[in-house]
Amino acid sequence: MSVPVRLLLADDEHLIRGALAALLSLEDDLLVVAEAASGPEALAMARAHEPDVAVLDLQMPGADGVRVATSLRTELPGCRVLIVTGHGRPGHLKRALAAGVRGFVPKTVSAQRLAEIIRTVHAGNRYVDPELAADAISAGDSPLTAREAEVLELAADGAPVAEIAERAALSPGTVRNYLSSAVTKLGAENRHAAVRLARERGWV
Amino acid sequence: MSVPVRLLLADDEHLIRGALAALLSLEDDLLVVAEAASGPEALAMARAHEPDVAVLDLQMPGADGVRVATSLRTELPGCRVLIVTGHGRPGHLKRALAAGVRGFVPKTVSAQRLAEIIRTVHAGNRYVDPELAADAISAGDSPLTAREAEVLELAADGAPVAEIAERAALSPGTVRNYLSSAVTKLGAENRHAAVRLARERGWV
DNA sequence: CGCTCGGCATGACAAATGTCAGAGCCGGTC
DNA sequence: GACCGGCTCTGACATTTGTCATGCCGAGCG
Repeated sequence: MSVPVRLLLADDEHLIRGALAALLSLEDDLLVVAEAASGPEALAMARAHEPDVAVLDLQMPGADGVRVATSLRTELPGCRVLIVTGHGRPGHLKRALAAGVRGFVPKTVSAQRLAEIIRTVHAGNRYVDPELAADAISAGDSPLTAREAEVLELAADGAPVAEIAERAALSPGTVRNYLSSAVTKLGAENRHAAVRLARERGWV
Repeated sequence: MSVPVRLLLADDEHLIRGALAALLSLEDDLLVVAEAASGPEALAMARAHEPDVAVLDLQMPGADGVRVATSLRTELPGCRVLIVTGHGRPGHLKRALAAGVRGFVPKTVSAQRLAEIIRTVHAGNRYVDPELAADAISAGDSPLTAREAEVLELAADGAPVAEIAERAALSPGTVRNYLSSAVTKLGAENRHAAVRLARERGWV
């Protein structure tokens, strides 16, 4: 291990990021070369420092971890991405994997464990937290079509049908049909419960 | 500073808790004597170790930081409580202060800053993050009556009126009246938007 | 004591929503 | 070419909501 693994850390919580940087620096084969507090900043830092592994929080202002990962995939193909998250929803894991992310772990792991996982990812292997993987498998795929998901998302903040229709450039009747079918597919009581369910499963 | 400040750290995210413990231990006047990953565990640890300052995450399984603080207030009056939170809602701050919490800070502060704040709190002073305080003041008090808030809370998961009525032991008509008045008071489009608003302001 | 306010309820009406049947268009697949 | 599934729309209907007027009761207050 003569050449250390160069890391980018991105998390909007300064406390966590700083603490993490300090802990990971204790490992002598790991080197934190850049830190960022938002999605765009993470991208800029990655371009500037070209790290070996990017450790990204899933929830960040600007652009979430998965979006950053997508951009990195094309801009810096050599940079492996590891996503760290507080509350992992099954759908997020799926989206992350589709975006070429190499690792996905909850924040409940210890720093020691995280260091090992970073090495695993750097070596070209993948690592997914077993519990999250189990959740993702049991939750299965989203039964929603693209439009249904889109409309459901627009319905998320409690907007009336008319507003959703306008924002989606659809007729109100169509919106109601999509919502109805989404609600049926999810087995929910009404659209709002459906939104909640889809959220929980990471389908929106 | 011959006698160090004895700390209890409680956060369900092992990564953060461990990292924090490591960083705070670097300060030679601070000593982490206990750690916990949940509300009940935090209480048990506090009883066992009687720390000078308890640093609690707001969101924890079992019982949130404010509830733990309430219990500590009576059981260990000498133990100061400092709440740390990811996304601080105005209402939470108010509830926390009412529970006798001495400090309230977002996770965006640096560890250095946190250490200073721990000393401030230990010295018997209070510390509230200026930005959160400003939010709380501008958000003001909840205009909702106890019943309105209760009904709104039951409406949170998208349940129909009939179910809310049953769970609150009220007539459906009354429930609709309360919801209606809550929606009006909050200036929302409908009950679901009202729930969202009330959530954002920490009024539920 | 009378007033006001909050809690609780009913009934009635208008508006929004959920549900269903049908129908045309497109891009795949067998 | 026939068939299927997803996307889009319309129209009609039942149900659920939001809103309002109105009433009763009890607690607190001037």
